[in-house]
Amino acid sequence: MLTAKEIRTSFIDFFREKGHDFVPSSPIVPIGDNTLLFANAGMNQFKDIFMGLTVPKCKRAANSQKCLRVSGKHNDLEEVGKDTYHHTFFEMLGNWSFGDYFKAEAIEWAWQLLTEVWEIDPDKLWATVFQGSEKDGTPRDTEAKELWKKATSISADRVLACGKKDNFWEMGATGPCGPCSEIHIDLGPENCDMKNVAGHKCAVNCGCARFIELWNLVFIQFNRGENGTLNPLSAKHVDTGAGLERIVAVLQNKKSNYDTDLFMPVINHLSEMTGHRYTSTLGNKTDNAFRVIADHIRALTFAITDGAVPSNDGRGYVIRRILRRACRFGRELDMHEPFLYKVAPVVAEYMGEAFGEVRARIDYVSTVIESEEVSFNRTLDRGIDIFNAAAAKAKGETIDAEDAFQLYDTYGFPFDLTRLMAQERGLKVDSDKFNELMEQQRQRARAAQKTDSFMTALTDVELPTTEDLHKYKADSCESEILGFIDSDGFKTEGQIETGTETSIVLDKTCFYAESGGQVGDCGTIESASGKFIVEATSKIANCVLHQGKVGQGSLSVGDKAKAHISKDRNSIKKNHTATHLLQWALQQVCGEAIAQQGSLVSEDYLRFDFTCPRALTGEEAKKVETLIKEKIIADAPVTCKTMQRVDAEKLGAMALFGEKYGNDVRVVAIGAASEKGINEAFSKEFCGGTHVDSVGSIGNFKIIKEESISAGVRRITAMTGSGLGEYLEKRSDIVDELSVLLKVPVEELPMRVAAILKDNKKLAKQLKTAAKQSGVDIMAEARKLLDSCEKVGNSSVITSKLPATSVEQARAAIDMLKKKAKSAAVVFGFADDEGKVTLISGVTDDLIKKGLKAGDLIKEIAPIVGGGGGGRPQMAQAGGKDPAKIDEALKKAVELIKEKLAG
RNA sequence: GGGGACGUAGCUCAACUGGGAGAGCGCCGGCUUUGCAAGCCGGAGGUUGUGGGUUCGAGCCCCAUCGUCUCCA
Repeated sequence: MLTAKEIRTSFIDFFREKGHDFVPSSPIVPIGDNTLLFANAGMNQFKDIFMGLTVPKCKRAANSQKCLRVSGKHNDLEEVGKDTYHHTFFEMLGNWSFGDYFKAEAIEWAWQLLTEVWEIDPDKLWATVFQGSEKDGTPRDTEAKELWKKATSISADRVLACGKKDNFWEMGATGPCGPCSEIHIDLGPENCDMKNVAGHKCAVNCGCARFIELWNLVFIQFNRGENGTLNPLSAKHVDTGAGLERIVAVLQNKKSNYDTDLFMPVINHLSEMTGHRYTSTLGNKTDNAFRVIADHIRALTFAITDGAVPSNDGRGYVIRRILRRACRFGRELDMHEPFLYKVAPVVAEYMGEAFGEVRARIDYVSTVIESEEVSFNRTLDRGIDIFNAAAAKAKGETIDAEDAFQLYDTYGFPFDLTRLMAQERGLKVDSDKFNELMEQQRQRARAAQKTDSFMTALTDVELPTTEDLHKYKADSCESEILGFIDSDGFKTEGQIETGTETSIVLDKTCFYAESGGQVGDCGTIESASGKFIVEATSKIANCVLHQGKVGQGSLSVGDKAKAHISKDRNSIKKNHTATHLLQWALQQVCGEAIAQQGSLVSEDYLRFDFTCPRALTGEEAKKVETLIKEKIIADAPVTCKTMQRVDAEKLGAMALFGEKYGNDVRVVAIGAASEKGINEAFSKEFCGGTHVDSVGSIGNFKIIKEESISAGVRRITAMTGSGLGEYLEKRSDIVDELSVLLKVPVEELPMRVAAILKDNKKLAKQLKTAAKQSGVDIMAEARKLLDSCEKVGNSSVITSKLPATSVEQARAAIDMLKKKAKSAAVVFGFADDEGKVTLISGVTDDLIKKGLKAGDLIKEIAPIVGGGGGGRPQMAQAGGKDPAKIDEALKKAVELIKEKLAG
């Protein structure tokens, strides 16, 4: 029996023999493509080619692409576990032709591989071709139909014509598209899982498990325009995809993908860990949990390896959801403590041979998973508390949909858990209302979505390649304007006037387009007739876009122009080289395990994100700085060399995952005086950025900030050169200022400030106690008042204007009087030096019952002193501005009290 | 990108309609006990995330900002 590994290899080898280059799978996290959350098809990394934006480096390619289908059009998350074949993470085997071979070879080779190499019984296979659509004028694919008959041994009655849903592929509403031809396999009647469905008849695309799609061959031959018309593409392409998991299940003769060696190592490990057995049965709760966890842990291991991190939006949120779903199903296997992080290494072990990156980063991946598991357990605990409150409110009937929704929406408590827990208590949950609320939430989010038509306007437009090597050598260069790009697309003729915002395309440029963390350049493009201000520079395929607006005059296509960048390029160079030094130094201090997670290089500062389970200690940070400064003083030379990727890898040059690298890569080496000595360089990185010639010119280096940006990832912000000089100077000025203010030498500042803080605390305390002590007078005064006060029945009515005191003191006096008099109504008024009046009142509980409330009282009399107030029945206070009227207010208070007590 | 919630002592959280910053755990000291676990008494610990505003008065209301949690896309 072939192992999954052998099957993967035999696919790639087969197409290698047919003249294909093996192009390794692109990372599952597409960097630099915001239209796509995760790689979800083999063709993702070739999109620019199919859109005609770039010229391919090879004519034929093949690989096994890591894919994740968890969002957007292809969302299988909720399906996983219920059947034998839905997955979030899977591998897509594919072969591609870029304007080279077309339908004939694609069909012939697919058939050959399936029936001859993998020896699948041809009598089990079926093929489909596109039947055409009258509605939108798409022709039927007679060509493919004929080719099936001609190039393969398939019998004619097994070639079916199918509709648009299954057999026509489109990237979007507009853009490249074309008919597909699919190959399905009949696994035999015993595999039908819809026998109980009335009227079900097993057939291709019928939806039952007896017929499954093995391979989809897409023939990209049209471009759909804005008005829906189809135009033949100048270069036709082939894009095929075959799910590895299904192929393996078929070739290993398993009924379920989960029974293959792509999942069983994980399932066996889980079984050992939890003590539960996997019986490969559908509709079984325990088995379902096994499948969900086995699927999800593969997805998590690969996604996190490729740079995704659990978070609360975008990609990170998808990862979080997968992880939490796995945790949640872990509870079905009685796993209540974090456990997934222990399963990830199993995945890394058996998948590591084909995908070395998962093995290399597994420690980091485990750390990230564990901390997320811990935080989810916290979320669940909190959710259970809130659920209990909602359940109590339900009073034995139905839990409010609003409560259930809030539990889910705000506190992340899974709805199915709410339902389950409600059931256990004999409660119902209003699911319909819940779904309604959910839909409203979706609508809100969709309505807020913005569309970006920039890319669709460029479909099937071959943008020119900009020669941009000048960026490494010069600040300016002579060039020619080739065209402009705006929302209408690429224009190769015309003129732009003052104030127009657009992107200029030049034949050659010295501008650096944003890439590899380094910001794009700013500057000017000047022709004889006008001046264009470049505000940002980016790159699509190999074309550099100078974005900005016309500052004065006008510019025309064909004009000779001088491109000139603003002079802060030097600072960018220093910061970029320093970033490389930082990575090197971090590895010296913290070990090889630290890996780059992202970076930003601008003229003002540099930022470097890297994997590290804990914060750097002060000493480690100092050590890193020292190492870098030593290299700066030694003035190590920097050499950049373009070489074959394989050679660079042999050198041990570090590559940042997620960057697109072609066959030729540029290596930046620090510590090598010339290309010959590149081996001796202490830092070697794949990098297309701009760098200083020797590190001495960096001048100085300092870490400004060290922080955590997510679990297991730290961020260092640092400065160099003159920017750092200014930064330090500013700080130094502040220190000088403090020194003058506090009248101590700079060296003594920390001690002095510490002493002041200590003093301040002491004084605050003294003030408090002093107030208490001076308050003795107030207390004595109050006691005297008790003896001489008016009585209404057994109740004392005490009102008085007090000498200046604090609210706290007056309150203490009132408390004392209330206790002593047993039944009393007290109102005090006093003013401070600034003429601010305070009225404060207290009433004992027995009088409150009679309707006399301190709050009401104070509200009535506060306006007399020009203020307002209120409070509780027991105690209330008010402020005012007119000290002269305190007596009047108190007199009024007495009247009110008597009135109430009499009535 | 859009929505919801939260931010108070070292930790977990209270504080009603805007009116007295508190509890439990932990920490320190003392007592009790053969010892431990514990118990009793006392104590320290706060710029209520930050900055504005409204108000006589803001932990609470309003605005901004930072951070955390969470849902949707």
